[in-house]
Amino acid sequence: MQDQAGQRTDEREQSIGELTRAFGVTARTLRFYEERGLLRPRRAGQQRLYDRGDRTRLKLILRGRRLGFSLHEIEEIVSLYEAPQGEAGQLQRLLDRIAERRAELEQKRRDIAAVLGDLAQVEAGCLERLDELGQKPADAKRERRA
Amino acid sequence: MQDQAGQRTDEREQSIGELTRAFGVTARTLRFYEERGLLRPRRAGQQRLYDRGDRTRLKLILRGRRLGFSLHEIEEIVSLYEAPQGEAGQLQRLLDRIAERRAELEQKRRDIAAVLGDLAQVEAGCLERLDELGQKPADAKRERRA
DNA sequence: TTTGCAGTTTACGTAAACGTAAAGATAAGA
DNA sequence: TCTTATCTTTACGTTTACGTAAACTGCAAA
Repeated sequence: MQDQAGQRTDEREQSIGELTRAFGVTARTLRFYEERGLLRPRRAGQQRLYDRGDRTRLKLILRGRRLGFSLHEIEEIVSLYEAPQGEAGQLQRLLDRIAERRAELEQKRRDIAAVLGDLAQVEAGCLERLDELGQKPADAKRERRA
Repeated sequence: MQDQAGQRTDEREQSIGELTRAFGVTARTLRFYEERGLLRPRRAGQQRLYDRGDRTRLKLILRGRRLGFSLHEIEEIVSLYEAPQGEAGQLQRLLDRIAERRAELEQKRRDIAAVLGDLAQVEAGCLERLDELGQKPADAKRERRA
């Protein structure tokens, strides 16, 4: 697939505006992330140009954000990905930090399972009640005509 | 199991201090949640007394907090659990809101899976590198002597 | 040439979620 | 009775993660 510049989108550098539309964030947010050191787009004069690597980092950042990590934590997590290839002690500390993050994520996973379970219960109650009322639920999952 | 008052802990009412220790939150936080309408402990004079129901609600709140929901969202989610037993239209809207929340939670779940996968890769790289260095990793998961 | 859009920096504003300090009430133990 | 601990309310402060406005630049179409 080619874009208007004759290049594959994922290889082309993009302006800040394109990124805002692609990721649903504001330019302020992107500049703020840069200020915080989370992004380092190339510059063409004044203008920022985001390459594939920048977009990947942004994806990671937004992922962390959806999970409720602070930008500081996100910075730490993303920094794990760019391991400095250190010596044994460094690597060991890196492994420890990975273990910590993993523990947090697994806690979140348990929390999600619990909430999903609760919601399923409430939903079951609803459906039962609707059934008693002789109504058919317009479940978003089933087909629905306009 | 009986506590000092001769009652099972989960049936006894607890002071704010006990709750802070039990849940690892500050009294300020509990009062703030009350101010926001998320908790409604009984009063004995001035003092707050939290019963089993209050503790359950608090558990739900903290669960939502760990998942990165705002207090406003948490309020909405928790309110789903106390369904007002409404008529069909109400129930239908409730089902819709449940579906929305479920979608969010499933997104979070995908995000967690992705980050866990990334971490596993980084970890594998670390272990490999440590192996090259002829070191045995002190993995937190294995036994470890003092 | 002017208009207008997309970008830039600088800087103050804001909402959320508490922290923290002050000042007082109350109840239990020495 | 005095002290100490735990609780209360009131109120201002703080951090995070941006929002928003002002003022400027560069380019492209009309």
